[in-house]
Amino acid sequence: MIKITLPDGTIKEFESGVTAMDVALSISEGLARNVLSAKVNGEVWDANRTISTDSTLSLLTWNDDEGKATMWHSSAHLMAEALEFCYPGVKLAIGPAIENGFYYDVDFGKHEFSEKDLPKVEKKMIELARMKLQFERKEVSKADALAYFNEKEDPYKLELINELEDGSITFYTQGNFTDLCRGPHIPHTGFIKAAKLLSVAGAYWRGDEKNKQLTRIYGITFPKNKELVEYLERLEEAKKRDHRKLGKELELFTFSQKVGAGLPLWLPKGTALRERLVNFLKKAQDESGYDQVSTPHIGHKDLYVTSGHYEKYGEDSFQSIKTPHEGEEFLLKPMNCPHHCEIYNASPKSYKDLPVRYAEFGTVYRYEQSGELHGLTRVRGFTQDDAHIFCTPDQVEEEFTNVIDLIKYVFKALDFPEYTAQISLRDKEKSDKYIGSDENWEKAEQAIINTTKEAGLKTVIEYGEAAFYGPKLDFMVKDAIGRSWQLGTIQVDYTLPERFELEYTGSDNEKHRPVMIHRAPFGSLERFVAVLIEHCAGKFPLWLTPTQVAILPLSEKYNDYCENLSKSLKNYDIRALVDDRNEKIGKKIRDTELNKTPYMLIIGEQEASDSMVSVRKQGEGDLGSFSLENFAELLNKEIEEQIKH
RNA sequence: GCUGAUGUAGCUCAGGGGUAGAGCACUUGCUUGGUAAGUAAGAGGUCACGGGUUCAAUUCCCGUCAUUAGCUCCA
Repeated sequence: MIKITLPDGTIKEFESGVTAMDVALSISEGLARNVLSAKVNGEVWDANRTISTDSTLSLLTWNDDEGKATMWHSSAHLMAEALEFCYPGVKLAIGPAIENGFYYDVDFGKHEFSEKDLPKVEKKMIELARMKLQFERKEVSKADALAYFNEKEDPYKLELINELEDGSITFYTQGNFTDLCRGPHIPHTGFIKAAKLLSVAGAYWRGDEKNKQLTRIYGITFPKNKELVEYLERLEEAKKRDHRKLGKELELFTFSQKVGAGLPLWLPKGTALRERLVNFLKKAQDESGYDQVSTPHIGHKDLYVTSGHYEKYGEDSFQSIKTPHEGEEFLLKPMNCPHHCEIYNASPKSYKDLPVRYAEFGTVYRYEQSGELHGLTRVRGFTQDDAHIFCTPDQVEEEFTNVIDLIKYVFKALDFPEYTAQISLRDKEKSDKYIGSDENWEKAEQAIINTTKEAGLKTVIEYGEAAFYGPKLDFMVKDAIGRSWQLGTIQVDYTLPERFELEYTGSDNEKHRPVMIHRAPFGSLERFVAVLIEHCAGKFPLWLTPTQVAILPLSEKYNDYCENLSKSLKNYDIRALVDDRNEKIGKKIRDTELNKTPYMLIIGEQEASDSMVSVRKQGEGDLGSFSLENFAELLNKEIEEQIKH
């Protein structure tokens, strides 16, 4: 008999050779129907693999990420089986589960596989799934494994097997399909009730463009058809919210081939929105003791040689601009920090001056590969809401804490209630990727870990994700449809102060080196606006939206009256527009609803004679009659609520 | 940067070796209205750009640029 410890701490005794599925059955049949795999002593196993020693066991279902991964990995095998059936002779490379579904990289040889072929494969998958084919695990010797795939003439699997150690190789078989696989898998294909193949893309074998390009097929499966339908609806929703589409519709920004790829052009409405974001943050920063500074768009090459950026990124940057006669080299500014270091250096500093906080909405230019450009989220010229705090080592934690508070405030005002903090530390194995002393790295990493803990943030630690000059804390926000975006960032830096020989005089009358904190709550205005558009589906918070109120006269007779209303609203700091087109009221309302203006005032004979306004709220409908004063108060209250600390 | 797809009116898209098409938007006329599309007429295009094939190219071929889905990258 062996002892099985369940997650709730209960210990049950079973005969040696019991499976997780048996354990599930002993609890309830309903549970057993949902078990996809199981975690045995911390390792994910097949639910029907035998257990022969005392073990801890937790059963994994669709509700567990690992359960989902098992299901999707098995789905990749199912797709592979379907592909072999539809396209005999295809060569399979790798087929893992990913965050949302799975893919398989396939070599179709001469056949051109396109999206049009997906439904056929999908159909076959469902057909195979219904057969409830068992996944069978088998340990094979390296020689047998090689022989099997030699027979199949699959160079990819052979390459993989050659790198494996004899004795650690397993095959999984379901139906007529056998694959090299570590596992685990779901008990049988019948757990897969719904499948959708989503897209086809090129991918290089082992991600190396020198290798052969394979066809990657992405798909997703679910244990219930309803969940597939919901998933597809979510995809639709994401499409509807795409900031590139909404940005065009709402006239926020555009791009021009003539201006250049990845260089956004902000239209008047978008610019106004940007300005409001900038002013909002400036005000908050002003209250937190920041000083605004302003620096040029180019800087001498030596500046970036000093900072280390040139060495790191020189070749993959826009190339230098030269003066016509002297041949002096300048670079487009890729970062604001070196400039700010020189501002610090402009005058001697005492410990009494610290911390100094230089803030700048600084536009920077970075070369991004053409294939990386994407709407406003990945561009070649963008404006950071940058600031650099220079402080004594003792002040780091407090300053860090203050920055966290500022970022929390920003997220609140922009209605991002859900976010986590990702602590990015260096990968100690790869010290050549980083500059600066071990000791400083250690100090900086500790400071970040301590303050985040104290701030009570939900955190994850990622090794190897640090910037080359220091560790960082990134804020990952969840948007309204559950997607994660990296926005704000705080980075501790002991390196640049050294490179720029920054100093302050301490109370001991000795020279000391300050610590630098880089931080940007939005990250970049471009990216932030993109995320915000997708988060709120173009319905911006009232304080931010381009037009807050649309005034809709019932006929031309009331145009003048409406113009006066608009002016009065301006006195209440409310942005209003009059729709004086020669259209019926129904049309004006429809158009205003569609362009997402939050409030409408409908003005006709009745309103003009009673000096009232008839209010309609976007997406909600008629709110009834208000005096203009009360209406303005209603709006200003809503705004105040949104941006209060 | 690499691979595939795409590029036609301001927008969304149809078309196709020989006068270029729709809906919306726009302009004008009629209509002066009560909470999601009133009506008629009109204007609008070097069919991304450059080469080639052809009697003839917006259509077929090649290249460039851009967009896009991925891959690789990201201070």
